[in-house]
Amino acid sequence: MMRATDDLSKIFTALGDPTRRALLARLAGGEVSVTDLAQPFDMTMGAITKHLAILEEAGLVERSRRAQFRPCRLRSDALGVAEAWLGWFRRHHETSFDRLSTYLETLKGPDDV
Amino acid sequence: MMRATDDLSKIFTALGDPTRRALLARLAGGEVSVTDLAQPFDMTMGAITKHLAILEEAGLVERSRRAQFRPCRLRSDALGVAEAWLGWFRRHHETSFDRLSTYLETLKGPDDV
DNA sequence: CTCGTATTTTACCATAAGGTATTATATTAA
DNA sequence: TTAATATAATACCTTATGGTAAAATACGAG
Repeated sequence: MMRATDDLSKIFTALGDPTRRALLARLAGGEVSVTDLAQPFDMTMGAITKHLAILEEAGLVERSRRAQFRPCRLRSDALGVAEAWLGWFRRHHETSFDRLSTYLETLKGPDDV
Repeated sequence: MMRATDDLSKIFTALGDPTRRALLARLAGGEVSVTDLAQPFDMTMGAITKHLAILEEAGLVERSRRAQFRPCRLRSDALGVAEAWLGWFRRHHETSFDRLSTYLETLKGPDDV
């Protein structure tokens, strides 16, 4: 129907699959070829390629070429975007919470509940 | 094909939609009824109900009953799980990065590269 | 050029997601 | 009891996802 999918949505959606998170974890150790990445998983190379495409589209992974290999490496800045949103949200939430506390304090004032 | 979807996947997937993030942001301000939540969006109530179901299934939202309303409120602990994963990942990554730095230091030793 | 290895592409399938519109169910109000 | 409002459930549509299997491409080595 629609798919304008913004960056943040792409990032969170990419993180929403255990295989992809495992791939990322593997990549945290440094550059890895697609075959090596695929090796621990019980699925086709095609499936891994697709997962990598989603990670790449989300900016979480980038690929270069070295001979017949296309080594993948992590791009942690996209992860930073996700963290930043969660951080912003937490602050947002805590602020609201503070506002609520303040409000409740107000209610405790002079003579009302 | 299969949907064993673990908690973390549910949480990240739930966060991977802008409408749902907007709903959460709205809920950061406190309890809101479904109708009030839906009001700013150009979509059916049915659609909002579905989004809420996904948020609830991910543990990001919980609903109570008050008269004919079913007010929604945020459950921030699920968000904490997402933050925790990202934090763990960052540490994991930085550790690897440190290992890499150490390795590069080693190479700078006595007489190589 | 040919072979082998690495990776992508292309159908294809089943299911989930994001929607709509419509119907049903609760619960308050009159 | 009836009407009105708030929400959920159902049936349905379209597109995306996670997979597979098999064919196509890319590149290095003989």
